[in-house]
Amino acid sequence: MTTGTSLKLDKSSFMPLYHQIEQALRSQIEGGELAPGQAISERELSETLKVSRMTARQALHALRDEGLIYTERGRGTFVAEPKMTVHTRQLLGFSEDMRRRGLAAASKVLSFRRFRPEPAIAEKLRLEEGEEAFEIVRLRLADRVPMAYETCLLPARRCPELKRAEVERGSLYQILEQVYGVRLGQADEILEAACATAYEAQLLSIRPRSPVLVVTRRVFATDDSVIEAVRSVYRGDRYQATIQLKRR
Amino acid sequence: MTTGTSLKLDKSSFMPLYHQIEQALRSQIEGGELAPGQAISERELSETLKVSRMTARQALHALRDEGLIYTERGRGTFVAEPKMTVHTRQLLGFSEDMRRRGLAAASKVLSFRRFRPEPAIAEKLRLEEGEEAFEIVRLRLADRVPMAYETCLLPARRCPELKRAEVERGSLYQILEQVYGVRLGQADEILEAACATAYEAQLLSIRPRSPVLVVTRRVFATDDSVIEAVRSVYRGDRYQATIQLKRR
DNA sequence: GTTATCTAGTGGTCTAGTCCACTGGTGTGG
DNA sequence: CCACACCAGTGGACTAGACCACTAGATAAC
Repeated sequence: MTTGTSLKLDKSSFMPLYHQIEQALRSQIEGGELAPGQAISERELSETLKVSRMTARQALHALRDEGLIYTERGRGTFVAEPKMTVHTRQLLGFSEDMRRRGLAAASKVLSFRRFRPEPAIAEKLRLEEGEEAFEIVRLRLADRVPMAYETCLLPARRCPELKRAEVERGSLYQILEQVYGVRLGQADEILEAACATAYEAQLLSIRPRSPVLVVTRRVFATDDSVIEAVRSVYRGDRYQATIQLKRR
Repeated sequence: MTTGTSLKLDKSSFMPLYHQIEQALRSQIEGGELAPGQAISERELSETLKVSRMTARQALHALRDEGLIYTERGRGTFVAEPKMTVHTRQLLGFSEDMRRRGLAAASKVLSFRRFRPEPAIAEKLRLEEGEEAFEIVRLRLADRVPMAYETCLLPARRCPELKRAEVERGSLYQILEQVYGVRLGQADEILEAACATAYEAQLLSIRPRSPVLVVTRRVFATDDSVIEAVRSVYRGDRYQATIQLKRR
């Protein structure tokens, strides 16, 4: 194993060591410098890089969780055969999702409003009595072709000054993070198959009753507060969701 | 925080300490003894249970990865509000998936054969020249109603004596694990929306061209070998997939 | 030639810390 | 009253091991 010899760590960097190792190994694997089946020993990595074994291990476990490597007790750690991990579903905005698929993303804001929501929505967003929310309806395009129709709800308290122009200009998640200091944590999604309504079909340029993948998502901040509830209707002929399953 | 006081560890058990802690905390959270917002400090857990902080931490991180708790640097670790984690997609057989949804699973084997597959399938299963595979076609029922139509392919080398009667009697994953010593590792899935063909619709007791959720899965062992490739067609009106997204 | 035993190397689990960045509450000074 | 400094407590990152279970290859015995 010659991994460590071409791997440089910057111990003064703000980026944690395990993260640097993880990123470097990921690059080597994706760039083909580390081939499937090749061994990456915790102990050797630790010795070569002059880090503790636990630090090396933390990096390797992150890669294992992505499916890039696999570990076998008593045998070692090895680079896995390529899989569909590049598209594995993550908490990404639409633009980034498309970028990873090699598609050019664009969006059209169909409507934007701030309003006092009905109880069901208020509960979904965990709003207090009298709190307001934003509703943003968008048509999502990829390579200039409609891809999804999306209705997004946000608690107004988390982004009180949100403007339609901002949303039209850039990624909502970036605005939340960079302008409003929101820390995105995780999200839950439900995926189901349905038939496009006439309205959805028209927007998506598909025939009425075409199959669509309906994705209902709720996004949480690192403090467990609800940041967003969104319903996306993706064209069945253009969109697939890829996920990775663990055994437990 | 009174978590540790009602939590017993068996240090002579074969089950690792961190796993025992994880399980006990999960029970307490799911049983309501630990309420949303309640704090669970690494240091206090470590002191109370007389384990190292890293051990306590490992348990807490597992729960965090499931979304049961959330951690905030400088503030602490807290029980999260309930989410849809109970149904979060995992590498489970059909029976277990249905059990978790509170449904009674059953299956009908429609066909069972051992055969020499064409190149595309051989490649998908990573078969050597001349190797054989099993093909199992099943109708999956939940509470006696059709739920999914499934075509499963397996490398014969991993379960050479597999019999139709075995598959009819029990879970394939259990057979692989308990009879053939296979260690299931992880799986990749693609989920997409489609319209049921006439044949599928008939089997599933739905109208032709009804929406179906098509799930294409490839299962890997812990040594990264392909164990199974399976295509499942789920009724769109009865089946949803729930997943959890991480930020990265 | 086959089987059993030994050994070196592996990952898994765990200990016992240390130091750093962050948070929120409290106290002090303007 | 407000702003700033301090402090105690938090999780995050990291060190430097130790011991255990498992694997595969080499060696010895039959």
